[in-house]
Amino acid sequence: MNPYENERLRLKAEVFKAMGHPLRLGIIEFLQLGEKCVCEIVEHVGTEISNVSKHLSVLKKTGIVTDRRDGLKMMYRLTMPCALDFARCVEGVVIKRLDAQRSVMVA
Amino acid sequence: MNPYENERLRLKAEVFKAMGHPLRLGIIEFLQLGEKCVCEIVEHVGTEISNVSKHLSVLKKTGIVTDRRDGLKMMYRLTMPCALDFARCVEGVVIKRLDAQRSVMVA
DNA sequence: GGTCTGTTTTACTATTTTACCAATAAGGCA
DNA sequence: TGCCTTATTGGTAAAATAGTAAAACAGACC
Repeated sequence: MNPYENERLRLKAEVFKAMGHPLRLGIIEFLQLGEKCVCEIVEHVGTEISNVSKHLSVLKKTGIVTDRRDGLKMMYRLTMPCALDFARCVEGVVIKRLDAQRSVMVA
Repeated sequence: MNPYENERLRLKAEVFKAMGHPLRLGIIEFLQLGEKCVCEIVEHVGTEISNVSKHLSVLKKTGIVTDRRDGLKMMYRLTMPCALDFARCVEGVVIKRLDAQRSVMVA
C-alpha cells in the first residue's frame, strides 16, 4: 500500500465515516425530500441546533451536502446522489436485523 | 422520530461507520478478490495481526463480512455485495479530491 | 499430552468523537 | 443603530475508538 493508495482510502473512508452516525444519516435521508434549512432539519431530527450545525459541517466537509444562504436561513441539499443508492441497499440488511431483534423481543 | 426509526438509523449508521476506516475499507476492497485468510489480509494491509483481527470483528458484527474455519486458518469473505457498488460511486468523488490535492502540490 | 501455527481476546494508553451550553457571527428590519 | 432571528463556533466532560503488546484460545500433528 503506497502513499497515494493510503490517501485514496483515507478520503474514501471519510465519506463513509461521515454517513456513519444516526443523526447524520437521518439528515441525509431527510434531504432526499429536497433542500431544507437548518431549522427544518432541527425540527426533523430533534436535537440542539448547535449539534445539527456541527453534523452538517461534517457532511459538508466530505462533499455529501452543500449549502447556500437564503436571507437569514442556510439551505442545505445533497450533492452525492449515489449515497442514497447505497443507503437503500444497506436498508435491506438492516431490516433483517431489525426483524431479528423484534422476534427476540416477542419471544 | 420514533424508537423503531431511531433503531433503524442506528443499525444503518453502524454499517457506514464500519466502512468508515481506511484499514477496514482496504480489507473490504481486498476481499473483492475473493475469500482470504487473516494472514493474507495482514500481509496486504500491513499492520499488527491483532489490529486486523479487531477490525475484522467490526466488519463481521455489522454483517459486511463472514468467516469460516479452514484448518488453522480463518477465511473471510464479503457478504454485502452492494457495499462495493457504493464504494465505486464514492470513488468518483474521492478521485476528484485527490486530483485537486495533486494540483495544489504541483502548483 | 506437548508443541507449533494461526487467530482472538485482554489490558493499557492515546486520541477522537459526541452532546450540551454559552458566546459569537450575520442578515433583516424597525 | 438596536434588536430580532437563524446559524456557527468555542469550551468541556463523557464516551467511543484505535493501536500495541502480552496472554489466551483453537485446531493440527507428533
